[in-house]
Amino acid sequence: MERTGKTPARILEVACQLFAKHGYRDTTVQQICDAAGANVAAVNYYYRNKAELYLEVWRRAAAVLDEVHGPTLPETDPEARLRELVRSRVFAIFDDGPGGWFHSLIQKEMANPGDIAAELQEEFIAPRRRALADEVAGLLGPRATRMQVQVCTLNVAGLFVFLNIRRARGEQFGQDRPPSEAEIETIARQTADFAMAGIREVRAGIGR
Amino acid sequence: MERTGKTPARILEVACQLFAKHGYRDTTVQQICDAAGANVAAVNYYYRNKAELYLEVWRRAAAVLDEVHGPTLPETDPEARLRELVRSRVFAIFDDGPGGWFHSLIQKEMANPGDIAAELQEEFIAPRRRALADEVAGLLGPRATRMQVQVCTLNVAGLFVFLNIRRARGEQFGQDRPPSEAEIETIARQTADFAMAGIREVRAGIGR
DNA sequence: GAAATATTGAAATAATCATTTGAATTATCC
DNA sequence: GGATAATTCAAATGATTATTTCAATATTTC
Repeated sequence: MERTGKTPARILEVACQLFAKHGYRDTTVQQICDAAGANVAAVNYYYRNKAELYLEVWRRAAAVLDEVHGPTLPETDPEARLRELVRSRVFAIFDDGPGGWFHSLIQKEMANPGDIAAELQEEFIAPRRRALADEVAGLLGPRATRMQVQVCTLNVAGLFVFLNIRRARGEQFGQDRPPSEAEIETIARQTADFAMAGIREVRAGIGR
Repeated sequence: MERTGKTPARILEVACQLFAKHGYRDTTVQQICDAAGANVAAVNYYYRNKAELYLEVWRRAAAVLDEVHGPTLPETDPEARLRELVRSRVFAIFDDGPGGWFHSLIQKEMANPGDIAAELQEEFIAPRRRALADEVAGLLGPRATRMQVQVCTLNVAGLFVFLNIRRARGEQFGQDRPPSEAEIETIARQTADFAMAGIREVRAGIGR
């Protein structure tokens, strides 16, 4: 029975956490309202229905995303930008704090397309993919084919998926405790190394 | 109204396709029975319930998997083995034929853990992950930490995820038609290049 | 071919959830 | 402080879907 804040705010708050943790289908409005200390009818009263609440969660995710990961990519060389991009996503995945939920949300939605309306998928997810694709395209150079860019982009995007999944399951990474800040840094660097080396190799193979 | 084969076989056949295509939750026994030309009661009659049918599908998947991808890794150098592993998975992802369903099944399950009992996740998925981890560990050499091996393994496994997802959605890869055999070969090689380069880079960074 | 058994079918039941309803309560405004 | 509007609540409704039931039909066995 959380009793801080107005009811609609509490509901949205809790909905972000639960949708991110279990996905749309596996989160009931009952659970949300219980956790928010509200009556079931409140969801419909304030948000019309479950689907609209879910969209509201996405709108908040987009806002957080813009704020946290928006314009911060350094304008230096492309490699530094990609490394920073990888690093920031890895850290976001391991973020326990109040800003840590939306990466899980995105991952859940990627895996279960259809939970969210197509136009909002277009609105929220596609721009991120395009941004990544642009970075990758820049690194592959002008002679890369569209297919090469696409596959390479998918490869880079894939690097985060299992980090996210295993993180969400609370699994450890070969240890008996959650990774420390320094270890997350190591994971981030290792993943960035992996990505950059892969891209370079693909670039080297373009002529062939 | 398929009428070839016995009812339980037809049901299992259809269940493999539908579970792989839509996942456990989004496949109804009604759909399965309709597609199999059987009565709803047949699922419960032959397989006890939906969950058991799902497990049966997994048992078949494991059998197919063992048969197709089991002992065929060449005993040559580690790099060739990993390349062959990547190649065979990429081809499996693009396989339209009757053997093409189980990769989608695995992906659906990875994304929605909980559809399948934990012990069977252990039975079916973990061995594959371990096999991949062993290959990666071999390539990283004896000085790699457990965490390095794990993260690297996740990275390699991640390479397949979006290929799988976008493939499942029927999206094209920067073209206006499905990829040809030769193009799949290109995708496979590019992905293998990416993986190997990433692993080498991580290995090179171990001393640091 | 008759009895026993297995399979199929249509309809009933049960469980889970989202959504609605309308009364009860609380807050706001004049 | 009384009228009005907003909010909360418990219970009802409706929709979906897995599961059960039991009678009808087919198959096997002797």
